[in-house]
Amino acid sequence: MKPQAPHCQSCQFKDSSLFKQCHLHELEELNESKCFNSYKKGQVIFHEGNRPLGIFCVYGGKVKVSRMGSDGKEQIIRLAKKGDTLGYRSLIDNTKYTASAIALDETEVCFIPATEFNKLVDENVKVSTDLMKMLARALGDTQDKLIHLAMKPVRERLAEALLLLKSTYQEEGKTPFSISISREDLSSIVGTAKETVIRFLSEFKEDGIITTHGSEITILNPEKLVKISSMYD
Amino acid sequence: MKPQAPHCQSCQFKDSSLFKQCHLHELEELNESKCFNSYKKGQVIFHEGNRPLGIFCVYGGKVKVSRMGSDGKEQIIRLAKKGDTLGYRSLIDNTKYTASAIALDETEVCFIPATEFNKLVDENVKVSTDLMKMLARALGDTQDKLIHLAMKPVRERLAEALLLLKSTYQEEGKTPFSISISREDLSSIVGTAKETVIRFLSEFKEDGIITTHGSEITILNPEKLVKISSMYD
DNA sequence: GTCAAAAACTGATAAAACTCATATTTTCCG
DNA sequence: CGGAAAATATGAGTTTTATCAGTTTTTGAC
Repeated sequence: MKPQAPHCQSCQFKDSSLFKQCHLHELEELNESKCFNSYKKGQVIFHEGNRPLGIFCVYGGKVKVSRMGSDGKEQIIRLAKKGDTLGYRSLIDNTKYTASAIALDETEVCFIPATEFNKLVDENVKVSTDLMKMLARALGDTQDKLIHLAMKPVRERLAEALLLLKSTYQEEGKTPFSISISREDLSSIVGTAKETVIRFLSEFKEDGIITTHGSEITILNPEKLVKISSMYD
Repeated sequence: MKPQAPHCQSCQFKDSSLFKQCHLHELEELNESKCFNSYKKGQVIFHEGNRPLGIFCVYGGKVKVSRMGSDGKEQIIRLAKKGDTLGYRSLIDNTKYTASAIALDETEVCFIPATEFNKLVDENVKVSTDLMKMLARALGDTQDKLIHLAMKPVRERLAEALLLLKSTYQEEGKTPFSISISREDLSSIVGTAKETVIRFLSEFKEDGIITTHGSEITILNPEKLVKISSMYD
């Protein structure tokens, strides 16, 4: 069964997205201009260096936004989940994408063309205000990441990354939290080498904080992760 | 002689600041609500953890925006110069300051109260659009910093930091570029230890890329710094 | 200029993290 | 279900960077 494109007016993120303050007729127009797409694990939603043609609303799945170094090393800047908006920074700044968005799972995304997006932002002050707040929040988050990368050792950053995955992707009530993620991707979040991540994960396993089955990591004791991650805060 | 508070309508940054698209009557109002202040080297303009009460427009001098770790280590997030705007992120996001702004030099700053700032943003779409672009640019810059911190070794980041200082603070035509900056501050930009910075600076000196007299660093060969900083781009 | 404090510098050593090599397990395709 | 490919896991050795201790130079007040 193919995933169906939802109508914007009945989208489950209608009241929590960037467009939560839109009028019905705006949602109607949005719906007509949008374009629904599915991506398999590993597929590229947009690519570093390309010109943005619109924004993306994640309808389902998991997305990493990351930048590739010339040595093939990747750094993940952001993790996105259903309900999140992607690619708006480049569009507003009128620059090429500085990072790529890649599906981590089977992912569904609505594309909204730049013209429609700009029109909405121009015409509805509430949308532009929300967008501004979104940018401000994203800036704060990125500054936090920068600080932590500069000041915390790998062990603490790894604990933090696991908590980020949990807070981002845990479905309500589903405890304990489990996620399937490659050690490579995890190391690209933390900003370290794959082997280093594996070593600290082993340590966390010995301490009963997590268990793993293949690439699946289950967080048994999030409180301990909080303690580790904020050891020197 | 005390520095004089400039009138907003004749401010030298009238046409390049966030308020470049304001009407005369808006500048008039801005001028009446603003508050001019001077800060000596080391003085705090706003402090991490406090609630923002407005925004700051740098009229002259140099400012570092930085965050303090519990271990006393500092990370500099941003360098500001005359014409720059400070403290807007927290105000928009409605959060406490997550970093402090500290004068690196004798610095003059105009404070604009939140009520006045919000009024302007609400009433003038051009101001809010410019503000949005400013946020988008700041987000892009911070993402760049994050990537470089994660992927480049100290030597390259130091070269980059020196180029940042040059591009930020070089007065037109004044070559070669010189700046007085403590090794401590420089290490807080790079995200490394003071001694490590000193060692690489010594190396740069041996290679004839820079010279130093006390805390004054003169960049003799910026091209070489560019090469070093982008060694693996 | 003089002197004390602060900052820059240097060296030795230690710690953290990376790389490379290799073994083991998991995944998944036929 | 079997087997190859991919990913996880572990070990050894190296590099990078941090820390600590000490010396020299610079700075700024008197």
